[in-house]
Amino acid sequence: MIIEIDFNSDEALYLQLRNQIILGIATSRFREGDGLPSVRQLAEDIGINMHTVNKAYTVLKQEGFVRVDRRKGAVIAIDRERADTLEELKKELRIILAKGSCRNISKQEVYALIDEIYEDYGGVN
Amino acid sequence: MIIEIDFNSDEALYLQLRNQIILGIATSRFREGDGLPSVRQLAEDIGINMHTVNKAYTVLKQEGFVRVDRRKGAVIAIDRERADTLEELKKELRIILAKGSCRNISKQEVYALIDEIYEDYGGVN
DNA sequence: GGATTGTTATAATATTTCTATAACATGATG
DNA sequence: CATCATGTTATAGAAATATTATAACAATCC
Repeated sequence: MIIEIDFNSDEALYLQLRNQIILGIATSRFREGDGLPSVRQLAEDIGINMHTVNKAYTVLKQEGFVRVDRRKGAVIAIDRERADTLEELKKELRIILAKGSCRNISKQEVYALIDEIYEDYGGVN
Repeated sequence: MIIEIDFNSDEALYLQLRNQIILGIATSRFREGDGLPSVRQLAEDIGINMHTVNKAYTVLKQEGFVRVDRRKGAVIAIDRERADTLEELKKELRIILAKGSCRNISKQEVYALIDEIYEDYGGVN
């Protein structure tokens, strides 16, 4: 389990955890059906509280990235048919691209970034 | 001043404020040299505390979007030569694109979003 | 001089985040 | 059946962050 937590970051631990796992799914380090470590196990590995991990898993469940069943724990299960995905993505892009645009980041530079990032996502999409 | 604050959002008020202003700059509703409302004025308009607005302005100053001088208040002044802009942008893109990628958003769909967004940014970049 | 500006200080409250224990029902394992 | 590990839930507290409330200050504009 390669999960990096930055205790000096201003980002909440449970969000860092969530993000790492989503990144892990996108980069195929986690695949549909894979089981995540138990909340207690992962908490111990990282050195944080069980509930913090649980919160991350709960968010991932609500966002449709994992299914959690008794005994098996959290299992990667991606809900690929989300209605608001595109609109949500656009909303998030709008603000972070605004920052770039103010600093003269061109559309082509953004394209290049997208390409680099999607390469890590392996697929040919 | 067209600033929309969502009091039901889970996003901090001062961050919503910051984002709206950055968006305003990107979409040319605010231009280099324009003055922002005084902290007291804007606070009253929105119905929040002066310090919350002040915090937003302080963040904008630190991020290089405004200059603040005595008496004039906050003035749009964009530092376009930021070293870490691209790397920072990539880091932010990585996670939100991961979310999209997991839900089968193709690179072409992302391109299309970028195009739509950059159109609002007016320029030909 | 008076009004308005950002700035600073101090404090109180509310919310969020993280931790700490503990108990529970469930299901796998032996 | 007994044991053990699982997520879940409850409760509580600590710590950090966000928001509000007053108040005062120096600078600057009119």
